Amino acid sequence: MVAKLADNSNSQFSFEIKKKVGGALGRAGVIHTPHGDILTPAFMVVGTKAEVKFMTPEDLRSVNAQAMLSNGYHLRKKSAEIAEAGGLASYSGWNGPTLTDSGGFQVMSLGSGLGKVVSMERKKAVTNTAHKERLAKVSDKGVDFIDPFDGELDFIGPEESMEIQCKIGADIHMAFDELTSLADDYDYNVAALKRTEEWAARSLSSHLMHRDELGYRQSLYGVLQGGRWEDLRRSTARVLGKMTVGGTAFDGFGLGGAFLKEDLGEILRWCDEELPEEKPKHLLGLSRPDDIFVGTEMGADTFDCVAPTREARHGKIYTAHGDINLRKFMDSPEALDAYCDCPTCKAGYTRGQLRALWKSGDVQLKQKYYNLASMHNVRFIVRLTEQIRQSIMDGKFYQFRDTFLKNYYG
RNA sequence: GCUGGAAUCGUGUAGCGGCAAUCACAAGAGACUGUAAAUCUCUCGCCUUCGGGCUUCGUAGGUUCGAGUCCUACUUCCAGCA
Repeated sequence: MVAKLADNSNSQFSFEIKKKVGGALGRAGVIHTPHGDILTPAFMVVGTKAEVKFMTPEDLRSVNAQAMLSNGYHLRKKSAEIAEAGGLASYSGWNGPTLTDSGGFQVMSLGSGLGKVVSMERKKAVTNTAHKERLAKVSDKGVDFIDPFDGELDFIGPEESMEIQCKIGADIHMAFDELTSLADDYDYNVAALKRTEEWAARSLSSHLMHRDELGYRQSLYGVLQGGRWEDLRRSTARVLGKMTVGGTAFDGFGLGGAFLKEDLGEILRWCDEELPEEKPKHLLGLSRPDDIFVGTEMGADTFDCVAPTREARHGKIYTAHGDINLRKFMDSPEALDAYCDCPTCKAGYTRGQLRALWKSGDVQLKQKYYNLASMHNVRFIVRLTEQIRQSIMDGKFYQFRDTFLKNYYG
């Protein structure tokens, strides 16, 4: 049985715009959710399986994280258990605002397996693992998945995704979508987009049936795809922006896709010029500082990304003057980042000490490194969004952006 | 002193007649963006116009078309016996 919580009808989802960036689509605002407010722009940490790797809920609070994103596909087998615990916020111990992805990303990552963002200099697709066969196969009905860990077969369509997400019970859900890869051409994107729009309508109506099951109102974002083509991006923004089922529209929008880095700003502008201004928008899966600035300028309110934690585990440490690879700092007495206010830096860890922990053969020391490095990188990106918000409130977005990017990218 | 065994990239190793020579670690370079990712790719004797060239497996000889690989001597180390 699903545990029923007290009625929280007074803690509905809503979004307020507090201040706009002059001459652009960007804004600072507040998203109110049943589990708390999110001051935007905001970075949501990624805890795919209901926990951020090597960070406790206390760690998340200590770096001032505001929200956590988890994944419907990866949590699908635990959804009943999570519902039983009262939903993702209490199940995870985070007890704050949460968002779940639909599994749409896995249509690509387990399907074509190509990289998400590629720069002009490096158009070659990026894969980390050799893919011998596709683990996700798409049809108009939905997607057949082969679980990469246990090989089990699963079918997930929009209805299944909504049922799963509503059991998991995050504050915000994503409509089930198909993320195409950069290798897919225009014709394929036309077909995939038609499917994603049909899935959006099916998501919306299925969501209506389940969204109150845990005792608080769960929200749904429609997800925009359309690759790098202006006609597709603008038309899908108009379609999803106006889409209603039984008088209910999407509560916000997810901006999705795989991008050439150079095209990102323009694509987001096409989308945001067509979408209703008063709804919040989430830029899916990006968190490099330049991407956050572009996203904010073009109207994105929230972001999520695995990069801060994954790159931390891989030895990359973010600093105001660019990222460093810890490999190069054996015995270095330097601070990670001179003026950082994260728990790791405040505790006085040096680059050399962190490198030693990272390279240690002792599993516990290694895990200590993952924790310390993850906290640092997540704090770096969270702090960036806090500073961007402040700069918007102060009317100094562009000055702050230029100064930050000059320091960061040199 | 005698009897066995061993000497190969920074380290530990594979190799038992076709070898610039295995694997691991260390080291170096790169990647990572809604997490199949505490992961992946590349380099790792010297030189290179990236075709290749050169010198290598304790030392010195020898057998062989061809030798880390077989033989002889020497050197060093380890084990056992004295």
